[in-house]
Amino acid sequence: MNLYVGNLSWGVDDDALRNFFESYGEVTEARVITDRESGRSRGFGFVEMPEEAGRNALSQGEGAELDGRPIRISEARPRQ
DNA sequence: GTTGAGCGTT
Repeated sequence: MNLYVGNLSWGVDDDALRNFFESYGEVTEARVITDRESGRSRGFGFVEMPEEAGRNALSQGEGAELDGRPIRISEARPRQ
């Protein structure tokens, strides 16, 4: 299951994102989208995980706090 | 040393 994660703090990176979602199950891939030039976080990311873990994260992680911010979680739209 | 809705470099 592929998840969109928004409202991230600027300080959250791939590892922080992975760590957070691992509390809901196995994380296949966790990636914070960064600006190509500046390298700074764009404040959102994507997390890939098994089906059940994903449903878990969706229901329990939505609105949960990460680095002081309530994150948004929804199923990712297919990438073009 | 800045920002605040959004759907991504393979």
